[in-house]
Amino acid sequence: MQGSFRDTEMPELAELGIRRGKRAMAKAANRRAILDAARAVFARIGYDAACIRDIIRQTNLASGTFYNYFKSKEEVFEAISDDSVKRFRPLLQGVRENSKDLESYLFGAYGAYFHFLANENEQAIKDGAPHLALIGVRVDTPEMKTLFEEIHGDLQLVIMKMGHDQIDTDYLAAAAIGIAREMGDHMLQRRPPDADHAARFATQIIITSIEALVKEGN
Amino acid sequence: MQGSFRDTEMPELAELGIRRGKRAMAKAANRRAILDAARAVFARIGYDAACIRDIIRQTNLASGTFYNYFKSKEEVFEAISDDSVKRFRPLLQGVRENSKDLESYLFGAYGAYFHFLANENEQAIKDGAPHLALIGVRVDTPEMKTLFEEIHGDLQLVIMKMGHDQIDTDYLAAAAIGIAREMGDHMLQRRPPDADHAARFATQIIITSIEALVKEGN
Amino acid sequence: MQGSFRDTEMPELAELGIRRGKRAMAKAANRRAILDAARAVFARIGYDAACIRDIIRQTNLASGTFYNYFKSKEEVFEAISDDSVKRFRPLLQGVRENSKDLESYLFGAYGAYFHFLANENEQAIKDGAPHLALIGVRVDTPEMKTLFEEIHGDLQLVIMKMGHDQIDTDYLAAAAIGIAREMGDHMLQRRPPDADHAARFATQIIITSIEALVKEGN
Amino acid sequence: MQGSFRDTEMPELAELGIRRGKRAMAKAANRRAILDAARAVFARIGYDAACIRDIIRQTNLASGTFYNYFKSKEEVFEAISDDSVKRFRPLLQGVRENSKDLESYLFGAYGAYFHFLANENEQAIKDGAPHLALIGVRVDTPEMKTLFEEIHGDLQLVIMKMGHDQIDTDYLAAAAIGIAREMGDHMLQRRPPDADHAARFATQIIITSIEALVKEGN
DNA sequence: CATGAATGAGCATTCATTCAT
DNA sequence: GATGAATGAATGCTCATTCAT
Repeated sequence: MQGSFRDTEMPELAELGIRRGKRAMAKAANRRAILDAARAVFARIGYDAACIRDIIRQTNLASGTFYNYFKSKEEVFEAISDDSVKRFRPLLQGVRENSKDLESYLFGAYGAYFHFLANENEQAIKDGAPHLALIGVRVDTPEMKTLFEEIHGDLQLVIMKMGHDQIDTDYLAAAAIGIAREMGDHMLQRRPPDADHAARFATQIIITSIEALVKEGN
Repeated sequence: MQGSFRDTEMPELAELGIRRGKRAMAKAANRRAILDAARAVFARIGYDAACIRDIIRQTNLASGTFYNYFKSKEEVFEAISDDSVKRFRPLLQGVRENSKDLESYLFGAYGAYFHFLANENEQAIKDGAPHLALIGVRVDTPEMKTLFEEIHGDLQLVIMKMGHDQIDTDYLAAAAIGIAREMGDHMLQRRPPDADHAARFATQIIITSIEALVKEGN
Repeated sequence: MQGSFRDTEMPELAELGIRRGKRAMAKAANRRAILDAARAVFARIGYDAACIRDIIRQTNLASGTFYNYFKSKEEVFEAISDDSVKRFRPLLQGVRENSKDLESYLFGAYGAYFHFLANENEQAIKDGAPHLALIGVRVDTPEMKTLFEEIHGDLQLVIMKMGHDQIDTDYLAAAAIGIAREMGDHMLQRRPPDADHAARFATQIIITSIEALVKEGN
Repeated sequence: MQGSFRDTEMPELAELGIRRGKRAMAKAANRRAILDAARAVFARIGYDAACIRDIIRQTNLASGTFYNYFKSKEEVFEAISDDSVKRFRPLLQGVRENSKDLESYLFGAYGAYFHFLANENEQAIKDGAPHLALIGVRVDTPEMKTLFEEIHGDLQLVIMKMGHDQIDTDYLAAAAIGIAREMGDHMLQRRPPDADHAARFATQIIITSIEALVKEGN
């Protein structure tokens, strides 16, 4: 059962110095309760199998209350997804700014992703939830797509700067992302998830591939 | 409208020398009709949005008839998927038997996969069906998983034979498969899909990566 | 509780020499049950207050069954209304053909209408249903509108034949129909309803009005 | 957006010499805002389709506030209707007092009604609102019924004074009112509405009818 | 007295599934 | 074995109403 305002007065918020009326607090708590419930439900039975009632059932709220916060299952999903992307994008931005070369960019980006993935799914992993794949940054939301395009752009830029404009960067980016996705799944199965190792592994693949592709003139 | 026994007596089957009673033929034709309809519906509106009624509507059969052949939407889906896997596996087997080295195996396997993918989705591509991803070998059926394990096993075997037992073959296989999946999606967007180019590209990545990983001792 | 196939095998139909399978009979009986239930519900609580559930509750059928016959409340309503209009229109046609002059047409038409109204609402009157007005020919369906236009046309034609083209036939038809509507309501309150008297009364009004209007040049 | 106390302090009221506290003014303004909003909503989407939320949405007020003024949709509707009747009744009273004979009474009453109808629906007509019929005096509220009875009484009185007690005054009143209703609808469709012409037309019908009915002994 | 979030009953509608024909 | 109408559980969603603030 996800917490809602009914469960908790959330005094911590006040303690944190965040001042708002009870009303506003309740709203925030309820929204959070729905989001958490949705996340849990999606992780347990999958996005498609889940229905709105599954989500509110997981909550102390009434069915109608759902619609005070979201218009549809899609919308909660997007909220979760956006949330993930919103938190991930700055990480990627940091990586971008702090990388001197392709390798440090790749390692930074893969590392950020794998760590993020591990953290994001920590609870779900503990619960043995079988639908990890749907949670967090791993799905095809519009937001997600732009994130992918961002990475694609980064790769393209770096590679062109290196003067290797003959490389099929679209396929290369696809490969890089496919590696992240599939390896991410496998990493989440490991105890504990070895994000750094995975990042080094994936980076290695892309780096050496580029070198080879350059020589071959792909 | 997918053909059913009502539409056609399928004399071709008889002509092909396959002898069965009319009853048996009708059964086979109806099963096929349902499978074809399901494939079309899934491609058009997606697996999750599709309902059994959508499938039978696409058919000349009555709703009750569906249950003489499949118990659920899942089951049809598995049948389609199995079908794909059943047709793909021999190709992979052929590749396995005819490869002398890792490179030829990889190129063969990737090539087989990308070509298969292109053929499999040929009709759907023509129809502009937006849910290609769900068709054929691209989803996580149990059958699919065993296929992946098969590939994983192949890779592991070959790499161990090469004496590189220090490589994290699980991640390597994951990477190889991730590349196939993601590049497959992108390839299907190209007109025409360049399966051979994609195969060469993907093969290149894995081959050079292994060499590098060996040196690094991953 | 309106009869459905569950209640009755409707042997009468067979006795009437109408031969059909049980299935077809059930369909017909169910459709009738829904229509009857709807008519009763509309008469009792009014069209707008009524919901589909009210209708099926009045029936032995399951909720989903409603949708095998009608898509919406509107559709049942139209079916009822069309039914009334379909049965009334021939009466009007008969009147039209058998009238030698305006007076006989008006008396015939009003008489047909008032008698029809009384018969149509006989059951509802007995039940003391307060929403008679919604039943039968008294509401603004498309079908109803065309019926009114038919009457309007008749009046216009007759009046023009009489050479009184200076009369505002639109207002005259409106008046004639308003009289029918309002007097109809009042007639239904009388025990017994005096359709013939009402028809004579209404006819009188229109006839003398026309004469006066002609003189005045309206 | 209908004005509410939030929008305007309505200084005009004060200027008009009507003295009340701010509180009372706010109440009056809010009540008015709800009534205006309701009128607009009913005219736009019809009484039955409208829900309370539609009304308050049209307002700057909060949903709960509605219940400080009205208990239900029905109650607002009655308030609107009563309002119309309250404004119409004095007109009718004036007509009654100033009529010397039946004809002047009828012409006065019809004229008052048709003009009132046109004015009442002026805004709605401009807005192209499709549900004119529901606004103003045209519906069956209790208040409405008493108004009709008033008219019925007037007619009866006048006719009895004329010594024609053999006329079925109930039917005659019904006819007179039916004419008003139906012609009113048609008049509202005309551009511009010709209230005087309509009144003359309707009066003519009733006057001549009475003469004829007297002769016939109805 | 205004506010607006929470409530939960209630509705329309869909759909997998059954079963008499 | 095919049929397709009946079923009723389940779902998304709306909305009148309440009540703490």
